[in-house]
Amino acid sequence: MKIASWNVNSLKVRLPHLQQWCADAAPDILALQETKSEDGAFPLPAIQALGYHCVFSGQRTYNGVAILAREAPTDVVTDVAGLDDPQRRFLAATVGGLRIVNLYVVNGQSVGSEKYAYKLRWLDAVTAQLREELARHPELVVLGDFNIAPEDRDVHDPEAWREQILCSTPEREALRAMLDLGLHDSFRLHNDEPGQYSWWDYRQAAFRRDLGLRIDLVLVSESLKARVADVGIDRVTRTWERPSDHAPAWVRLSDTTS
DNA sequence: ATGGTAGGTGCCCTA
Repeated sequence: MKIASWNVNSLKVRLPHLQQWCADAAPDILALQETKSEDGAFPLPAIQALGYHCVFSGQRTYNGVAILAREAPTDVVTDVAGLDDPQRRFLAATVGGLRIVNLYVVNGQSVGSEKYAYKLRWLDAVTAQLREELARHPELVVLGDFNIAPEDRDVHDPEAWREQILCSTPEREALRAMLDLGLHDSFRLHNDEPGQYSWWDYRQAAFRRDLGLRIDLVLVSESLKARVADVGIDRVTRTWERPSDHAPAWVRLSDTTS
């Protein structure tokens, strides 16, 4: 069971990349962020042609999330309780006994801005909702573009990024509060190395110089932790023509033995 | 050095 997250930065532009990566990597479940596609314009036939069921929650121009899965997703939730929020950043569904929550966390622009305050409010509300999800579904996967680098080893230049957006202490504490529900950053269960990035800015030739951050995460609940057999970030997609600025992050779960 | 590039939109906004 391979589960992946990828911020595609426009599904319309990145459809060929999605087709290629799905052929290469064969994920069973794939969470997409920044589809930038209204639901009425979602390219469902192209997704189905890849062999996936799909649920999605989108809007014009910004945001937008989707879950692709070999099995049909059920019990879909698109809204965060307690937030009257038109921004389409949250999508939960059950797939073959696993509860999947796809997050496109608010970027926050800069520390202290109004968007930053919204980011922290949004994370608070989502964490409260995840507490409920976890109570109902012990086998929980929370994945997506978190727009937070968990630790300094996830940042190419920690001093330059110190207390900057994506790295500030309040953001990291908000992520910690989410992990404290009983979730684990699956990548760090199998890889202790620094320099393992999932996002490189389009500007300043950041990818060529490997000026990246690891902000795309796959969190697994306690009851799934022992099944995490392998993890990875497929940075090769960032070398492709007209790439997303994010690479897919994935986890492979061993089969249940019952 | 407060830039740069990319996507979607429409004469800027967000990342």
